[in-house]
Amino acid sequence: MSARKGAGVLELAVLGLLHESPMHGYELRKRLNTLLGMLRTFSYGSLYPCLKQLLAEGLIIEDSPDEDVRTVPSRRSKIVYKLTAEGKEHLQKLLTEAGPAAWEDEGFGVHFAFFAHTRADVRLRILEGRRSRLDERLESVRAALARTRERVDSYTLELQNHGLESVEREVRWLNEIIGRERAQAEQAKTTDNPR
Amino acid sequence: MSARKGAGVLELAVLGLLHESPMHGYELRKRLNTLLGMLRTFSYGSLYPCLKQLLAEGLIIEDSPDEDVRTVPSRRSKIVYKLTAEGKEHLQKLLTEAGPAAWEDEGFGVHFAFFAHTRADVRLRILEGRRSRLDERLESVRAALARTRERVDSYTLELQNHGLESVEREVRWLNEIIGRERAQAEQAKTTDNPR
DNA sequence: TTCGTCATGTAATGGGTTACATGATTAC
DNA sequence: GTAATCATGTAACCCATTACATGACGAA
Repeated sequence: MSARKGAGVLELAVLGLLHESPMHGYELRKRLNTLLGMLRTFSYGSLYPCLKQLLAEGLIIEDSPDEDVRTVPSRRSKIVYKLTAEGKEHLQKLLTEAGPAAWEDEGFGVHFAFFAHTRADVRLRILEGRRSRLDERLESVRAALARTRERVDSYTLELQNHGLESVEREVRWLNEIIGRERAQAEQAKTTDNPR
Repeated sequence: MSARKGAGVLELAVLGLLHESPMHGYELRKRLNTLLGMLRTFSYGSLYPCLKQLLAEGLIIEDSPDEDVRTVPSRRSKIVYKLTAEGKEHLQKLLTEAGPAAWEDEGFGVHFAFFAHTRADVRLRILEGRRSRLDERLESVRAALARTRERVDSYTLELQNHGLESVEREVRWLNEIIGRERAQAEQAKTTDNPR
């Protein structure tokens, strides 16, 4: 029933970037790593096999690299990829799924990075999913911390606190964004239907 | 030449926890996951094989689980592990290595968690190693950001900024700790050699 | 007696990195 | 002409997760 298992994150990132503009692997990797900034990096060892697979699935194709008039013809070292129609469709489908894959640690960053191409309601559900995921974690860690209180040395405590504060900070960040999204949705509604 | 490749992080964490007190696997996993708080979790599927390996290497042994006087003898379902002499020695060695393994993303948290058992000079070198690692990353991401400026949509920008700020925050945290460590070292020196 | 949780383990799988191999293009 | 970097790819390995299988023990 379910389509494929494939390399979730990387797949989405590649399709998303190729949607913005066709590119070859080497360039793709750089854009990938700056796009995700501090979140993740990918090596060629995972990128090229992924491209190969997407190609085999017909989601991308080689785009003849723009054979400039005065360059020697039939030279080919760069392989520029672009999305096929099915690729675009598949990307849209991925960007519409607002499930755990979109808000768990591995996937959230990439999904967020392509929010500009994501429907407003889906954005909101992903943001809320992420927030409640983090809330859960905070609660369980706080509970564990309360049980262990005073039985850990100061370094361990410091580490746990720092971790806690990092997550709290992400939750505040999410709250800000969620607020903005809602305001925007509200405004869109009244614009659609004035008075 | 080199000893083993083994599961760096998990190995250190297990040895460290068992050093504090003997435990069985199930309990170990819970302690592990609260110790590392928001950093990481481990599943049984990695813990038990790790214990098996440490056992085979003679770094830990089964500790007869405290055969209480009035409990039925020769019952055994829990397997309590404790460090051997070689285990303690190996742990000390791990806690003295102030290399990349100690300050890269994967290892830093665990090393920090056991700082109470780490020599002051090693602590300082790890903290500084981590800090310069993060500085490098900040610089390269900022450079990439400057090159791409204005060519990314607001969501991507927001994500990159959040990531940047997270790392900057960790650097400030490190600076605080490094400051305290240095002050402490200074004080220890003057206490050793007053006037 | 049955249900939840404690407790131990393994096999299949997964997603990724490292190290390597290779060659084209550019700048000096 | 040679070094750096651009560019593509593969094979071996690594570390961990998932799903599963098993069973003891306490409480309802």
